[in-house]
Amino acid sequence: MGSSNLRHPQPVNNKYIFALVDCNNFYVSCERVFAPKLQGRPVVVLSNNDGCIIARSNEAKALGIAMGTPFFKAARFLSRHGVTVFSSNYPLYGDMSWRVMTTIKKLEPDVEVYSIDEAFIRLPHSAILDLPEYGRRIRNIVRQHTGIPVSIGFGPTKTLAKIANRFAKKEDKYQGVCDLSSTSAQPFLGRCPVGDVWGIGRQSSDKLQKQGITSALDLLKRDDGWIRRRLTVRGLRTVMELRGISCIELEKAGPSKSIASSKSFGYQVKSLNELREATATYVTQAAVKLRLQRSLAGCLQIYLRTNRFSRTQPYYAAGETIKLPEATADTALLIKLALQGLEKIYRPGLRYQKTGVVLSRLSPAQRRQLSLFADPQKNRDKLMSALDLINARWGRFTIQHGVAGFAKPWQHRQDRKSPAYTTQWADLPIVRASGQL
DNA sequence: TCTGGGGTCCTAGGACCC
DNA sequence: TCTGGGGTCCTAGGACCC
Repeated sequence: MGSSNLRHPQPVNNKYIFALVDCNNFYVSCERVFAPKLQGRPVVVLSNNDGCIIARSNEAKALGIAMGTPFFKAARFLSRHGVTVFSSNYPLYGDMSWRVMTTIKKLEPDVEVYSIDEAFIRLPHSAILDLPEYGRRIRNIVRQHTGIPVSIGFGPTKTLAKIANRFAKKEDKYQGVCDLSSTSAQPFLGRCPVGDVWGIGRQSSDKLQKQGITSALDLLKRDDGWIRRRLTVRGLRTVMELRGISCIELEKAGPSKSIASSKSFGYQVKSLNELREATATYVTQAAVKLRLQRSLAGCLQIYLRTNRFSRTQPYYAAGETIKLPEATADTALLIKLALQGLEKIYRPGLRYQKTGVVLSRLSPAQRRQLSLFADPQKNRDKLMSALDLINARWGRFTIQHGVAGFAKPWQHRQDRKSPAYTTQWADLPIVRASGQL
């Protein structure tokens, strides 16, 4: 009884208004900053291995191109309609994101960077008289400083700010800013499909549709017990938020709780040796991130899978979880354990599509728990620092463990990648004066 | 031929203990 | 022949997010 009460969502407070700042078609917008002639033209950006379409300009959306469409299925359609296609360029998007977030943080103190292209802002209630005007101001400043267009939604809760943002983006009359904090949100919720609500995904949406719940407004009207039973506490939290009761606080970023690294191969890999190279490569990448956030890993998972869409061979997926005797950030040690795990789950004769590693049970590096018989770690720490320094300066595989391979033929190529305009000197864009100025 | 990658949180159920 | 019940901890898997 007591504990179930504790798990009931608790309203945080209603002293604040939340704003959600969301970059429009973010990856496409990043590409357009450096290719202005693509303004007003259809553009898409592909996922990591040129696999799926993960970002679309408005013009591409208007052509009916769906999010997540496999590229190979859409390639002909895209070229027929003159759609410009980019491989994803994460150094560029990461840097542009940093610029947008820095600009927002200069304007407001309470900012949560929620994802690469979204930030929540928390504003004291009634601190600002004209929210839409304030939203337009933020919009103009971000645009001017970074070249990225954003939309802004205001609401008394994060969930309502999300919905406000959805309208700001979808309906031209709002011109990128929509405020649900001072008016009744109900008419908007009636026009918002339940599956578009933040926290209601595919599964829940299907379940709710079958119960006749199609809009956010329908959901809001159901009683707490009914929702709790079907959607768990998280669903109930969402519904409270729709009702204007804030249950999800602003969160300042801390170190992450797990770090993953994985990628699909460029071709179907059969040999254990290539899998070992890939595994060692991904462990190396994860360990760099681990040290960057000054954490140690207490647990390592390695997994392996064949192509789940294959019609010629059965699907095989397996993983191995390894608890480390003592938390570590030592690449060599992590590689050694990962390769032991890999050999356990490797089955000869199969063609593999993907492998990956996850580091978890992370703890701060300053509070290292030494085991009684451990060797002194100091030299290993220094070695890792030197490694990171060299690779940061000269490129991420300048020095690496031999087992990670050198040619890495199994890696996927990305054929349509734009230059790293803002993070590599060699890729810096060149501007020429035209004389007509 | 070709279908992404990196995260978080919650729950059910098993293991274990008394 | 009889074979409890309740609490806690941990983990795998599911659902969701971008």
